[in-house]
This record gives sequence, structure tokens and C-alpha cells, in this order.
Amino acid sequence: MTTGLRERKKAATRQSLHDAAVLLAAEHGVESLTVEAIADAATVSRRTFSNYFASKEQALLHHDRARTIRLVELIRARPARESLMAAVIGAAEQHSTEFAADPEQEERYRTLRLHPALLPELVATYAAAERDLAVAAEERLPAGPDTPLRAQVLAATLLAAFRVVGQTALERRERDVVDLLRQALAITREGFC
Amino acid sequence: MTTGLRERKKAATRQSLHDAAVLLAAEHGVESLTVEAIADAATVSRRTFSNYFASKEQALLHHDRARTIRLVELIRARPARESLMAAVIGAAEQHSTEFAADPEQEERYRTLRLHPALLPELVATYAAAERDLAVAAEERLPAGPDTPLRAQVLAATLLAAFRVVGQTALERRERDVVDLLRQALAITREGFC
DNA sequence: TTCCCGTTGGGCAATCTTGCACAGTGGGAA
DNA sequence: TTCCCACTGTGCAAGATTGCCCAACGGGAA
Repeated sequence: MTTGLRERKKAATRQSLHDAAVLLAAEHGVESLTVEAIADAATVSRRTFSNYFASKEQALLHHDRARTIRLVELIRARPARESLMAAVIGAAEQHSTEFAADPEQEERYRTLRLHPALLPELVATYAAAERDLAVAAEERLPAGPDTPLRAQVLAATLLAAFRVVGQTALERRERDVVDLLRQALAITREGFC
Repeated sequence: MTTGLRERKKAATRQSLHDAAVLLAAEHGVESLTVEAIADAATVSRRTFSNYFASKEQALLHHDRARTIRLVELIRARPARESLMAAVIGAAEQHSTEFAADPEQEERYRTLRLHPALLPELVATYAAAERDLAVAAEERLPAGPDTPLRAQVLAATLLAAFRVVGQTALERRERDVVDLLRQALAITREGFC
């Protein structure tokens, strides 16, 4: 909120490129989408597009990447005394209040997210988040010889749960993600205990 | 129309600063207007404002300056065979089709334009246009010993007529400026012949 | 196959914007 | 009066955008 003008404008440009990409892809198909068209729609040069995203796939999936990065950020920022699960729940609560998006844009995004051409990028996004979350998780686990493994497994399973919750929420047009997440965590616990 | 992105964005920023200045001045008065407020409203830094305008007065009167500059430009661009008067009429015709503005903005501008604090700037604007027009007029007058004087007088009287026509059109919410201008020119002719 | 062309990613210089610093100004309170 | 403070204009460096460049890639026509 107290960020400078420069930072705010960068965020706005990135968002505007993402929005333009999603809109154009929904209108004319992911296949026929070009970087130039996205840049034009965002009133930005083709070169500037490259300064923000390495590919149109990244631009299209920026929403997912931003969300996951933010989630890990929020988990990290929870009080150190909280257990991993408590931190995750707490962060999810905060997380669900952010990212208020235009319903129509969300609708378009929903139909595009799982397009085959985007899956590699989507997988890479979650893989990166998984690595980051594993690091963060390690700090909230009791030290022990198998802590790294446990952190990785928990990061993977937590993100998997998150992925399903997010997908389900998207399909059900559900806003209250926290309840869904609690359910998912309970299910995981039951399944493994 | 075929201008580059950079140029278009500069024009947009200049226009946006002008619009913000007019809006804020109409809302809170010319006296309490600050450069910082204008820059903020245009989502631009205070330093950037200074890159476009030397003062808030210039920002407020940008519309007049742009219009007069454009008018002289159009007069210059008329075919060389046209007489001065024909060129002026032709240019005025083209001119009246440009500068389509938001009615509300025009309303605000109308109440501000003649504010005492802006008069020096307004006078300077017309003086500059007068010099430019005199140069342009000279090229359309038959050569003679008194051509420079005639060019200056005609430039001054033409712009005076224009000023009155513009003011009248603004007050009458009149779009068809050409007819008014023809009337004005006729009046001048009658008055001096 | 070979060639052509649209698309892409990125290097580079020119230009524009931002953020910061500093001096000058003018108005109002002490 | 003197001091204070908001506002302004401008120099400067860092960062961002643009425009132009070229090399690489892939799909389709000859």
C-alpha cells in the first residue's frame, strides 16, 4: 500500500499484460495468440512484453504463479511459533481475501488454465512453489534426520491439496476457500493415518 | 495516425495531465491547485509533470495552446496556391473536426480559461501563435515592401477573430465554427473597407 | 527437399520516468 | 521583523520502455 509509484506501475503493467493475454486467448483461441497482439492490447511494445514474461504461456498463467508465490510468502510470514499446519491454515485465510478478480475474467481464465499447451508452464509453476514451500516448511518442523524428506513430502501434499481446493473453488464459484482447505487437510489426515 | 507507440503515449500523458489539472481546478479552485495533486491524479511523478509543463498554468491552458498550434499547422499545410483567406477558411474547417472533447470537461474548461491567474499564460499563448501565423501568412501574400507589416497585421486580426469565434462557440455550445468564422471575417472586411 | 515468411527471444542504444536532493520563493505565525 | 513550512523548479543517477536489430525456429508452398 505504501509502495512507490514505480512499483505500482510495474505491477499494473504485468497485470494488464496478463489480462490482455487471457482475454485474447479466450476470444481467438490459445493457438492463434501472439506476443505482439498481447502487447498491443496492453498498449506496450513487444519488447516490453519480453521484459515481463519469457513467453505467452507465462503471461497466461501469471495468475497461478502470482497466487502460489503469494501463498508461500504468507506462510513464511506467519508467527514462528505456529506449527506448519496452523501457519498454512492462517495463510490460506489471508490469501482468500486477496486476489479479488473480475468474474468474467475469472470465467475466461477457468477455461484456459488447463489447456494442453499451458500444462508444462503450469507444472513448472507448481514445482517451483513446491521447492519454496519445502524450504519454508523445514523451519516449522522439529529438527531430525528425516526433516528434509518430511518437508518435501508435506510441501508436495499440501500444494496438491491446495491445487484441488483451488480448482474445486474455481468450478463451484466458491469464495470461502478456507473451509474447503480444512476439509482437504482432514481428508489427507484420515487417508494417511 | 501512423505514429509510434512512444509518441502516442507522450501525447496521452500530456492530455491526461491537462485533464487532471482542469478537473482539480474546477473542483477545488485554481488557487489551491498544486503540481503534486495534478501529477498524482494523472498517475505520474511530480518530476514528470515538469518534463511536460513548466507550470500549472501551462498545464491548465494546454488545450488553447494545442489548438492554436494545430491551427497554424493546418494553415501551413494548405496548398500553396490558396490565398491566405482561403487557407484560413480551409484550415478552420479541418480544425473544427478535431479536438472532440468530453462535454463536461469542456464545461469545466470554459469556467477556468479566463481566470485572472491564467491570463498571462493565455496571452503568451496567443502571442506565440501570432508570431508563427505571421511567418506563415507572409508566404501567402504577394511580395512587396510592406508584406511583413501586412502579414503581422493580418495574423493579429485573424487570430483576434478566431479568439472571438472560439469564445462565442464555447459559450453557445456551437459546433459549426466555420460559419461563425465566415461571419467574423465578413464583419472584419466590412468594418475596414 | 528447399525456400520463404511469420513469430519469437534477446542485445543494444536512445529516450522517458522516477526518486531524490537542493535551492529559491512566498505566505503566515510567533 | 524573523522563522517556518509548503510549494516549486531543476540537476542527476537509476530504472523502465521503446525501437531497431539479428539469429533461430517451424510450418507451409514451390
